[in-house]
Amino acid sequence: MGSMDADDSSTPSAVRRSAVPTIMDVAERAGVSAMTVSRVLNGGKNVRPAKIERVMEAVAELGYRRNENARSIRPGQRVGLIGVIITNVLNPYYAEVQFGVEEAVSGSGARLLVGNSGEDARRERALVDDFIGRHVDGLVVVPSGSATAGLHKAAAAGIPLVLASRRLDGLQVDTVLIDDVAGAYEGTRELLAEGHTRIGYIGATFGLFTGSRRFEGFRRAHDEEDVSLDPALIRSTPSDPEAARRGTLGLLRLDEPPTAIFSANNRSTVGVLRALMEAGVPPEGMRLVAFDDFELSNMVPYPLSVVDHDARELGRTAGRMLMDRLSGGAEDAHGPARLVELPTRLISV
Amino acid sequence: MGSMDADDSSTPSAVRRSAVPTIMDVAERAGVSAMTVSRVLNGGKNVRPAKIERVMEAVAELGYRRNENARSIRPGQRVGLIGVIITNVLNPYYAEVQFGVEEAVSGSGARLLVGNSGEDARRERALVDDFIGRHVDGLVVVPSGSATAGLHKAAAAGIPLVLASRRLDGLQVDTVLIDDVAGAYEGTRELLAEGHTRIGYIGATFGLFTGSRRFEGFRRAHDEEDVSLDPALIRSTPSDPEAARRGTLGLLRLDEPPTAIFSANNRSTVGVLRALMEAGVPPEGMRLVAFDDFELSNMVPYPLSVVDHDARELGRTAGRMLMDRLSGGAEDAHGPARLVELPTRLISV
DNA sequence: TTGTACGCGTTATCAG
DNA sequence: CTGATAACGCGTACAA
Repeated sequence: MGSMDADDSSTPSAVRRSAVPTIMDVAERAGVSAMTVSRVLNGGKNVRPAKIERVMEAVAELGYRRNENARSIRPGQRVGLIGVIITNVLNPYYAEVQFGVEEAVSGSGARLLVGNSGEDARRERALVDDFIGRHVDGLVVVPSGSATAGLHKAAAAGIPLVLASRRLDGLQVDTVLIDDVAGAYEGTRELLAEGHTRIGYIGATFGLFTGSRRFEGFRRAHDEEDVSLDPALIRSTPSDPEAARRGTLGLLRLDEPPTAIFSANNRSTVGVLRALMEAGVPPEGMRLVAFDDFELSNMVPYPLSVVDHDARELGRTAGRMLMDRLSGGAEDAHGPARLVELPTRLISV
Repeated sequence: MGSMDADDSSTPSAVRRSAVPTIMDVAERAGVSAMTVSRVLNGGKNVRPAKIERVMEAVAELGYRRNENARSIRPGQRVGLIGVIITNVLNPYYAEVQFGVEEAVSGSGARLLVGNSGEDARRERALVDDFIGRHVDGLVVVPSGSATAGLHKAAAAGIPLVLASRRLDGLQVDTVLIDDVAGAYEGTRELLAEGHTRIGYIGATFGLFTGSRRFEGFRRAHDEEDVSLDPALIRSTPSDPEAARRGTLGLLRLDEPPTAIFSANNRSTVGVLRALMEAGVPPEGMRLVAFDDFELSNMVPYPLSVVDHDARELGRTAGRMLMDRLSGGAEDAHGPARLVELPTRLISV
């Protein structure tokens, strides 16, 4: 516990070597007041050029850096921190989102505080709480599951909040989505147009926001073509490769297996492909449509169409919406919630 | 379900003052001093149980959260922030590293401040500077290029620093590496054992730390088998798919093309595969060894061995080394730099 | 143009 | 066991 360094206890501000330099150290070295140093650091307005020079020298010599934390406790000051809560950075989709947010906000010097919720509402809440405690300027969240108390509190606390990829009922905040419904609809329609009537579905069908939306597009396309959905072909699986793999194997074991499979997300697609390889399904034996593009998708030995979209742009948009709230005056900051839906693009075989 | 309870029926202070509650607000509401509240929040040692109760109630009612920034300006207090600087989170390898660090440090409540340097030393330095200004408790950095002044300053400022994936000459700090040399050596040896004597190399051969190490393993295996390296087969390319693709096409156009290709990292591998598909090389037309495993590697239509390793464990180890420095007494914190090299595992065809 | 006084939210110290 | 006091590093308001 008491592992204090060898340090004199009450030295006002006389000589403190090993510690990080403060604004006072710079002031003393430059022969000015702390206030003048502060002014220089904030643009040097109304400071004599000669003193600016002296201050800058002292800053360089001491390697002084403003203490952002001390700075942020003053009223009206921003921390320059954006909290980003994604479900799992190991999923390339969310890595793209994180990167996009950083692209959007780093221009104004803001940094990212990142946390993975792992689809766990409890962990998400802990992260939100923690981020609020660090007084982040704003939050970009891919909400896990349904509306959490944590997010409500954040919104109530007046912290600008942008939801990415998923919307939450009962939480009126800026939201950026992929147009899941239209994307799934188009992909499914292509299969139907080719004459497929028994199309397997692998992925979430409810619960998960994007899953239910994508299933909705899948269903709508069937409805429109008057093709009935065979429940045996719908494998409602969690978004992980293993579940998708098992679901796909189940489909292949059916008396009347599907002639095509719609995979609802990039995790499912990995599982679908593993199952097909494992079962030795020949290239002409299965037609595929996958939501979410992935590297090497053109290496897949089956005829594959991809519902592509720009996850990075999703993150960028979320970041921009946040910066809008922050830069705008107090009026803008409390404007009505906006909803942006980014388009998908069908990349056919 | 349809929770419209976002209003202020339960939080009267939210109506009067939209500002976040402070420790004083809690103190007043609980009828105690700010000091007692602070004590309760830090473990409740030496506080009468009845008061603990009252304080906790007030905290809950007000939705109070300690201001971590204000807290951190007190001497001897940790911020609970670990700065992580990777080159590019879009590369799954670094996403794994980031995730691993989070796994290792989140147990003690620390959060991640993340920045992508994009292999740009200037940007890396800006991030380091910024993170130091935020008084992070420690840094995990995948250094881009050679030793930057920023990192030296961080080390000098006494901020625990762990390098991940790459070492830096002249910077004696804790470092975690993949055993690149041994991994590349083993992979190459497998090819040589199969009788391949003309093996193409795609990836960095110098400059990039991991690249030069992997090339070293590649070279060493050749030396040992007395197989000479044909310079025409060595394509020193930056670590991106496009460069690797062009390099591979160049190899294929040779009068005497290689019978096998060693790809030095996951980015290169993508380019190699694209080139092979594009050039219509048949499955039996090329033998491959790829450093870094990737999803769907078993879907590759060419005989492929993979030099696998655990990037997540790399991140975890880096995070743990950092926590060691932080938790250890002042003696431990200044102990000699440690070097850990994680093993690779050859996954053969 | 420059400096002084004060307060931001929290906690160590020390007196009671 | 509890609370008053004084910092921590910085920036606003005001004074000079």
